Amino acid sequence: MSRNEFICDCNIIHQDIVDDTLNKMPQDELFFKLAEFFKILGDTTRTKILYALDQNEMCVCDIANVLGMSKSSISHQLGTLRRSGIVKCRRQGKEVYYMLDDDHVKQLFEVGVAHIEHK
Amino acid sequence: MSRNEFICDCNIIHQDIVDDTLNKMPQDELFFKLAEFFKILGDTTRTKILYALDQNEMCVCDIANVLGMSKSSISHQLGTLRRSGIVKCRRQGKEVYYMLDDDHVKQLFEVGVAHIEHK
DNA sequence: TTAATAATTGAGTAAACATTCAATTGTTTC
DNA sequence: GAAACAATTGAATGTTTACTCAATTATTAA
Repeated sequence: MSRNEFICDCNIIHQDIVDDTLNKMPQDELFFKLAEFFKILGDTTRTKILYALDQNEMCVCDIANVLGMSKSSISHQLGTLRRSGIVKCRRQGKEVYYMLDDDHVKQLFEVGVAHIEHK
Repeated sequence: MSRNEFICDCNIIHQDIVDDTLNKMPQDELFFKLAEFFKILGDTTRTKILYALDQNEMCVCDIANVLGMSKSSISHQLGTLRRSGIVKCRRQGKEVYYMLDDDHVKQLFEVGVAHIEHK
């Protein structure tokens, strides 16, 4: 009994296409990482933070004021962005300054905007 | 009393930077749409579906077999992808064939993979 | 070393969402 | 028209997650 009969409540309709596609699929791990990366960009607050940091390096308080949100929620989000290697920071006295740490974010934004505008 | 005092539990540290950044920020709607688009890509099942459809146009059952998932969950996800204009479909007899409907997805995947590999 | 302030962190809460299950729709063929 | 089958849909469920609030850490200055 093939794997497919367990999974799908129908006969395979195009075994050749299914096999060909399966052969071309990368490992699960790649999809997992890819989705995780896009998930990070898939939040309004984080897109705003990233866009803002693309304009100016800023401390947490500055960012909170730009977005009109609490310092705490911004800090939580910056932690998420830092952990995924999209922003980095440096401490200077009492303040911590954040900046982009990923060349790809700008490109992704541009393609994303192109998608939005061409629909 | 300025807007900022309501929002942030600290004095603004760099009013000039905050103002400059605020001037450069696009409207909220853009960030909302951008985040919504990335959110669609931010799910392992959907990234797999999109990658698979980039290899071959397929019916729901084929996709379910490629991913090893139920027809129902795939159909739900295809609905999501269709509603956001990323895939389109055509019915042929009892089957419905899905295909990509967005030139940008491929580009985004490439940039995303580049991000993953260069970290 | 104490007060002040920027930032982080953890727990709690409400909202969003992916999948399952069951029922229904749409199409073909007998 | 009835049976068979691909696909869709809606409700229910469990998980994820963004933000709030309160407490804590880190740094500076008095």
